[in-house]
Amino acid sequence: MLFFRMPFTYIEDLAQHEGETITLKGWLYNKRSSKNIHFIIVRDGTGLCQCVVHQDEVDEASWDVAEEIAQEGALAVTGTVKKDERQVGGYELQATGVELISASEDYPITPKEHGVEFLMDRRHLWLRSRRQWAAMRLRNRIIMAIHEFYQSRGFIQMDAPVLTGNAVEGTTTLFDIDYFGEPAFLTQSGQLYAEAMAMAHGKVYTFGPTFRAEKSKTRRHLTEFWMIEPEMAFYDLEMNMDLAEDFIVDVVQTVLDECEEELEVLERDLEPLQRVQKPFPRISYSDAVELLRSDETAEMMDAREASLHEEEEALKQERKDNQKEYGQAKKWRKRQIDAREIEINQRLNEIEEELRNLPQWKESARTFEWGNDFGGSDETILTWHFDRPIIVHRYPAAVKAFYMKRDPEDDKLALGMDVLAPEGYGEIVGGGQRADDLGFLKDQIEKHDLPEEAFEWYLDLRRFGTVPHSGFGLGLERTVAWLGGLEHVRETIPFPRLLGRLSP
RNA sequence: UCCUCGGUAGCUCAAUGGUAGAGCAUGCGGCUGUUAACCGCAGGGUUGUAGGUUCGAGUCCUACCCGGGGAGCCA
Repeated sequence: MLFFRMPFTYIEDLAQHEGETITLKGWLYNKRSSKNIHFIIVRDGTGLCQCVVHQDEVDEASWDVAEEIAQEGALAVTGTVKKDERQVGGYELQATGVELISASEDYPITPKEHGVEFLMDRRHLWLRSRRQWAAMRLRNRIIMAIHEFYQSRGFIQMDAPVLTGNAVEGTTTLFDIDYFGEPAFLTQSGQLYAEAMAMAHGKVYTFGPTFRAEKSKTRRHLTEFWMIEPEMAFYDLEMNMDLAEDFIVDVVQTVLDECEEELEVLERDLEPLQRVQKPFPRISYSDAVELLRSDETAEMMDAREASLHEEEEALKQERKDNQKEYGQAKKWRKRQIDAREIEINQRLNEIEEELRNLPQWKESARTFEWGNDFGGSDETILTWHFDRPIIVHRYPAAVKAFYMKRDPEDDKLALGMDVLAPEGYGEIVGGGQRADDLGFLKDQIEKHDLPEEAFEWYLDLRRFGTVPHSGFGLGLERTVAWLGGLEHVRETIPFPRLLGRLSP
C-alpha cells in the first residue's frame, strides 16, 4: 500500500506548491464527468480542491478509481498544482494518478437540501458538509480569540466543577444525578466558584460546559452549552460593562480579520458586524421600559408589519408569474422555477408566522409593566432601535438572582447588566456586580428559601476580606450563531444536546 | 405544560374530496473543461399510527405518536 508512505499536502497549503507535483489525501466531495474526463472535488478538512482526471493522462487503474468512486469515498490524488481563479480555493490539480483508500456507498447527505431532523440524526456525517465545516472553524477561532483576549489582560483561566451539590440560583431546573447515594447536579453556572477564584487571583475566567434541564425548544437554547465567565475583584458595574464591551468588540474584530473564508461560506452579511464598535448604547431597565411603551416603538412595529405585507405580496406575485411561465418553459428553467418556489414558500411561511406574532409583540411592548422581566420579543424589539449590541442595566432586584448587589441609589434595583446582540440573536451576556455584604447575602438566601449550609463557603468570601467584585457570563454558542449569522445554536456545537436529542 | 405549523419515494417538495407526481440521489446509456454540470431511459409508495365521515380520503373529523418554531426560563 504505497500511499500510506507517500508524503502528502494539505489543500490549504496549495498556494506554496504551484507548479509542483504533490499528493492530496481526502474524501470525494462531488464529481462531474464527461466521457474522457472526470472532475473530482476532493475534501481534506482544510479545504476543497478540484482534481482534473483525463483518461489519456493517467493509467487504467487510476481511471477506474475516478470512474467508480462515489461521494465520501477516501482517496489519494497525485498531480500538478495549477492556479485557476475559477475554482474553489483558487487552485486545481492536474491528476497523474488516483488511488482508492476506501470506498463509500450511498452516502446519505447529498449536495442538495435536507431537512433538520434528517441532518441531526446524521450529525456525525453532517459535520463533513461545507457549512458545518465553516461553522466549526468559526467556533474554534472564537474560542481562541476569547482566550487571547483574557490572557493578554492578565486573567487566569480556572475551571469550576461540573458536579455540584447545590443549585446556584434556585430558579432554573437542573439535571440531577446520583453521587454515591448523595443527590448532586450538573452545574448551571461556574459563577459562585469563579468568585472564590477571583479572590485568589484577582482576575479569572472559567470556560466550560453548563447544563440546564429546561424544556426550551427554541433556536437559542441547548441543554448543554459552553459558557465563558470572567470574574474580577475590585470591579464595579461600570468596569464590568466596559470589559464586556471591549471583549465583544475584540472577538468580533478577530473574526472579521481572520475568518474571511468561513464567513463567506456561511454567506454572512459583514456590514452588521463591522458596526460592532465602541461604545455600545447603555440603557437602564427603566429607560428600556419607557422605550418599549413609546409611540416610537409602536410606529416602528407598524412599519415592519407594512413592509412584511409588501414582501408577501411581491413573493405571491412572483410565484404567480412563475406559474404562468412554467407551461412553455424549458426544462432547466422549470427546475429553476421549482427551486425558487420552495424558497418562496419557505419565506412566505416565515412572514406568515411573524405577522401572526407581531400583534402580540406589539401588545406586550405597549403594555409592558415596570417590574417584569423582558420576554424574548421585548429584547428583540429593543435591539431594533439600535445598530449594534446594547447593554441594559439596573434591573428590578425582584427578577434577578439573590447574589446581585443592590443599586445604592435605588434599593429596588439590582446592579445587573445584559448585553443584547442585534439581528434578533438576543441575550449573549448576563452578569453584574455581586453582593459583597455578609448580612445582606444571608438575608437574601433566607428570602429565596435557599439552604444556608450549602452556601457557607460562599459566605466565607464575605467574611474574609470581602471586596466589590463583578463578572458576567457569555454564551459561546449564541455568540457563534450571531457572528456566523446561523439560524440555530444547534449548528454551532459539534454534537448539540437539545430537548429530545441525546444522539448521536 | 401551553400555543402554533407540519409528517406523501432514500432526500427536498407538489397534488379544487375523484387515476399519487417532479427534481435530486441510485442504476444503465450519451457527452472532450465541468462549476449543485448537462441530455435520455429505468427502478423506487401500506401518504406518521389507529379509528371515523363519504359512493370515493394524501385531502374532512377524533385520538395518539414524531418533528419544526414560539411562550415560560435563560446564555
